[in-house]
Amino acid sequence: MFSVAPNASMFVRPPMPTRSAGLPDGPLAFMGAPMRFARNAEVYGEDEPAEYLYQVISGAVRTYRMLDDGRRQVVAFYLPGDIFGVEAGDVHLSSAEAVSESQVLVAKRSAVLARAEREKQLSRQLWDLMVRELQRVQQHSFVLIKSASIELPMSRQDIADYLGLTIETVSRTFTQFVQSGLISLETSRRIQFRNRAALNRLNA
Amino acid sequence: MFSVAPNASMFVRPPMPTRSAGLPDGPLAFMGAPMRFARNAEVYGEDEPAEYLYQVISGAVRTYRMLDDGRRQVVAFYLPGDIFGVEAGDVHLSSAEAVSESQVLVAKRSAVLARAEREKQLSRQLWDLMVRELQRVQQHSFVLIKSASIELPMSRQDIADYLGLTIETVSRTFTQFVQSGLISLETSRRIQFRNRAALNRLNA
DNA sequence: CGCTGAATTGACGGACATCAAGATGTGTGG
DNA sequence: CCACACATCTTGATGTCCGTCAATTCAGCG
Repeated sequence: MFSVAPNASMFVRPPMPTRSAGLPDGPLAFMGAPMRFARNAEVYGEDEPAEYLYQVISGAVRTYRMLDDGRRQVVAFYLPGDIFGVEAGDVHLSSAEAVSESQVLVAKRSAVLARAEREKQLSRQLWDLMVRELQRVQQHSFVLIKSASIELPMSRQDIADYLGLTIETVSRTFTQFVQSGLISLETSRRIQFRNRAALNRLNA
Repeated sequence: MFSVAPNASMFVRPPMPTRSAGLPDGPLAFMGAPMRFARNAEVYGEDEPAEYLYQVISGAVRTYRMLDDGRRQVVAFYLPGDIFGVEAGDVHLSSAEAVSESQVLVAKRSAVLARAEREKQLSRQLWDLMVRELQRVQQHSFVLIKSASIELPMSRQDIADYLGLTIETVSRTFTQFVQSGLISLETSRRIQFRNRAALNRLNA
């Protein structure tokens, strides 16, 4: 697992600070409508016109592309607070699906961009968003959270497609981690960190 | 080589149409000064403040990051006409070096962004640039050119670090291609395509 | 319960890394 | 122009990680 993707790990960003109502802050605030998506429901599809920007309120979203050989490449996971859909030109080059039951704020792209032309600050926020998206895709990794126990929203298959490995290899790696005392698994999705330092040394 | 990076190939974009003076078109036109860089010279370094935007006039540039385990990850190659440096926030998260003797147009980022605030068209161009950069990084691949013979500016080591393989594997793959009649090598850097259709079928 | 999808585990083969030795190319100084 | 030094590239032998195929086990749910 590490010789192929030695700097990719399977961790989660800290939860986003939310405003009172539960709606997240940021460039899309007040500009869109919240929508619900069931597990595995499509948010948008490859080759569809890119008319909206999206922000995860609750749950998790994955973007992915199908490779020529039929494999699925998961490009990124988005967690509450994260904005996605910026990566698109006129049409989406990837598809987006809810990993688990999710709530997503949907804002018209044209409206956001139009307002950005009037408001310098919003324009700057969008640019920063783009930069961060680029860096996220480049690094292809998550940031570690502080808590000792996390619940993964994604399946082994999602993780495998994200790392470009098979579900079996991912599973075996988890097993190894358990055996070497680095983590323990309450359920297959619920991870307890036992030795954070050693895990980080396997380069995050 | 294909099971690890089945959709990455080592090809080159078509040369950019240039204006009379040899200076390239685009959002950076007339906004910067041309500079020369020797082979392997650093254009900018990781962690340096990102004060400039760059456009390749001649030669080739690579961006890369050093991984925690000491390996080098080549993020992208840039050829004449390509603009790079947009991927940066306040500081560069990657380094850039000339692959071969290169001429690069260097423009102050602040000046470009300031002008973009006044000129809607330029702003739009920069946004598109960002989108394309994102998609390029995501796909991590080159576009095939039409000519039957090309000169690679980058070494086997560069290619290996781009694909995440070793120099030996890259070399062996070239050898296999030659033996199966897909290409022939005048020199190690000069490639002749013999069977374009078959090469494309190995999914580009 | 039993059904179904998800996850784990095992056996095996193949692709790629590592280590090592040569071959080829390229630049530099005599 | 040649000779030497050094970098780049190629080739071989061997081990290991990961993918494939297959069989169980586990977890959630009607």
